Amino acid sequence: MPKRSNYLLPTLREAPADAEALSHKLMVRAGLIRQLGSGLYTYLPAGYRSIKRTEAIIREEMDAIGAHEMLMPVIQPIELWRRTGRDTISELFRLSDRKGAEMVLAMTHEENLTFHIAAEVRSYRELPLLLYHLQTKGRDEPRPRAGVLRTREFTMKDAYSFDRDEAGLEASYARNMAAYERIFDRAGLRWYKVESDVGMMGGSGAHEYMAPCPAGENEIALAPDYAANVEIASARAVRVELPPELDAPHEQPTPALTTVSDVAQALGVPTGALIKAMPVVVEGRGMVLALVRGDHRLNEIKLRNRLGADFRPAHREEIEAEFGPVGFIGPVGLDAKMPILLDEAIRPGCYVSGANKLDTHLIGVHPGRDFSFEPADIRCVEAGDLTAAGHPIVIEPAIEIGNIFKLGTRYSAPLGATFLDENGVEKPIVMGSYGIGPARIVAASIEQFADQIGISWPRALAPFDVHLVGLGKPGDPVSAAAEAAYLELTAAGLEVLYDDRANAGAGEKLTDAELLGCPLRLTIGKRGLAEGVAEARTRRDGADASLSLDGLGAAALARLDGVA
RNA sequence: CGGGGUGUAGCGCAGCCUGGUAGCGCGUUUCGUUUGGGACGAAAAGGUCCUCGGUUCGAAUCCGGGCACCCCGACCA
Repeated sequence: MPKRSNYLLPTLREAPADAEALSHKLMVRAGLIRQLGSGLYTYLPAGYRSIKRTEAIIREEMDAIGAHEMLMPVIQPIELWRRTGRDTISELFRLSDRKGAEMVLAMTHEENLTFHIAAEVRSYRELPLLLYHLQTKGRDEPRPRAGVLRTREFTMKDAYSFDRDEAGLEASYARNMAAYERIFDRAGLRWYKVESDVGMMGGSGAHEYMAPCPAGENEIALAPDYAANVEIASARAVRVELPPELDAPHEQPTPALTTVSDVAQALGVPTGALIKAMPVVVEGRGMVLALVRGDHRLNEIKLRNRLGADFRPAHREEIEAEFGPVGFIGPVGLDAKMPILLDEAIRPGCYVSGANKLDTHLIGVHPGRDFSFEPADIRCVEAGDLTAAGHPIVIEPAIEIGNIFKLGTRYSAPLGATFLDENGVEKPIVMGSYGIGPARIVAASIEQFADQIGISWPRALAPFDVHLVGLGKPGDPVSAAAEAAYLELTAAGLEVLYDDRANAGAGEKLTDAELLGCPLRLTIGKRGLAEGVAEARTRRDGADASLSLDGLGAAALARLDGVA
C-alpha cells in the first residue's frame, strides 16, 4: 500500500480554469486524472484504483449471470464495418496501415464478435451464448466534454448475447438487466432504468441506466410510476384554457407578430391555445406538416420514429411555395396537399393558427372540422405533465452509465451469423448488446456525493478504504506510531494510503484527505497518541471517533462497516 | 459544423488598448525557525510569451495565416 511521500498524487488547491463540471474539477484537483488532449485522459494511480474497483464489480456480476469474459482488438479492418453499413458513421476513427489498408478503431464490438460467432456457431445446440469484454473504444466525438464524462477514448464493458429466438433474447435481456441493477447498487449510485431510443444501433427495444447528476447531458422524465429518456417520453399534457368556439375560422390581423408568444399576447390567449406548424421534408416522400401546441416543443426523435424515416426542416423557399410567409403558416387548406400529423396534446377545441397570409392568423380553428389530420405523439414532455396514473412528471439531468439493446438480427443478418434449428432450418441468430462505462460510474459517483470540501466516495469505489494521516516528524514517537498503524491496517487487509510526508503541514494533509474523500480518515498525532488512540473521521457523515491503537485494524474495519 | 472565449513559469493570473531588456500569487529548491487545519523569515531556480509569417530600429503587445484547448448549440452506438 502506498506511502504518500513517493506516490504520484498531485493534488491542487485550485481547479484548472478549463474545468466546468464538478466531477471534472474534483478529479483533477484530487490528483486522479490529467488531460493529454481533447477528450483524452490519463488515469493517475489513485484514479485508476477507482476504475479497477468499478471494473471488478462489473466482472463479478457479469460472471455471476454466466457471462464469459474475452478480449477483442481495438484496431479492425474496415471491411466488417462496410458489411454492417456502419463504416459511414462520422464518429468512427479511421486509419490505414503501412500497406494502405483501411482500418478503424472500434467504437463497439458487434461486428468483431458476430464475425467469429458466424464462423464458429452452427447449431441451436451451441446457443445461447453470453460473452463480454472490457476494452478501449475509440470515438471521434464532435465535442468531448466534462472531463471523463464524454471522451474520445474510453473503456467500456460490452456484452453480447446470442439466442435462437426472441424468447431467448428476452431471457438474456432479463439476465443482463438483473446484473446491471446489482452493479449500480453495489457502486452506491442513485440510478434509474429508463426506456430509450434505439438510435443508430438499430434493433427492437432498449433501456438506458441513468445516474442523475448536474453534469448529465441527458434529461430523464421521472414520476413514481414512470421513467423515460425525454427523447421518447410520453405523458398527458397539462390542459390549457381555450378561446370560445366559433362556427368557422376567422381571419385576425397580426401585423409583424411571428412568434407564438407575440401572437398569444396580442390576442389575449395562452400560448397553448396556438397551433405551431412545422413543415418537414421526408427523404423521397415529400413534405409533412407536424403540428404541436404553441407551448410545446417538437420532439424530433419521436417524429422520426413516427415517420419511420429521417427528415429535415423545410427550407424557407419550400415553405413559401407551399404555405405562405414564414411566421404565418398554418394547417387550414393544406390537408389536401400533404399529410398532417397533429400532436395528441392538441385536444378538441378552437385554436389560433397561421392563416398562410402575411400579417394574418386564424382564430377559431377546429382540428378535424377545418382540416383533417392523423393523431400522433410527437412533442417533448414537460415538467408537470401527468403520467397515466396521474402523477406529475419531473425532469432531471442525468448521465448515461449503461445501456442495453435488443439488437435482433441487425448484425447477425449482414454478417451471416446463422444456425440450424431442430428441423434443419437455417435461421439468423437473435442478438442483444449490453454496455457499461466504468469511468462514467466513477464520475457520476463523484457528482452525486461530493460536497464543498471534496469527493466523498462510497467504499466500493474509493481508491483506498483508509487515508492514514501521520502528523509526526521523522524519528519522533508520533511518526513511529503512524508507521506501526500503517503496518497493522495493511496486515488487516485494508487498502490504505499513508500520508507520511515530512514536508507537509497538518492542515495540508487533512485538507488533502478530505479532497480525496476516502471513506475513513485516521489521524495519528500527539493528542491521540497520549491516549493511545487514532482519531477516526468518516467522510460521508463527518462523524468522529477514537480508535485504540491496540487492535486498530479490527477497529477500522468495524468503523468502515457502518459506511456506505 | 455554427456561435463565443482562451493560449505568458508546474498551477491560477496580470501585462497587450497606448511597441522599448517579462511580472504577481501559489507551488518548487536551499538554510533557519515552526509543527493539529495549506506557518514565518532569508536566499534561489524556473518562461522559444502556442506557432509561422508580416510591419517596425525594436513585437508578448500591431497585422495576417495556422494550431491547440474550453464553453454554448448541432451531433452523440
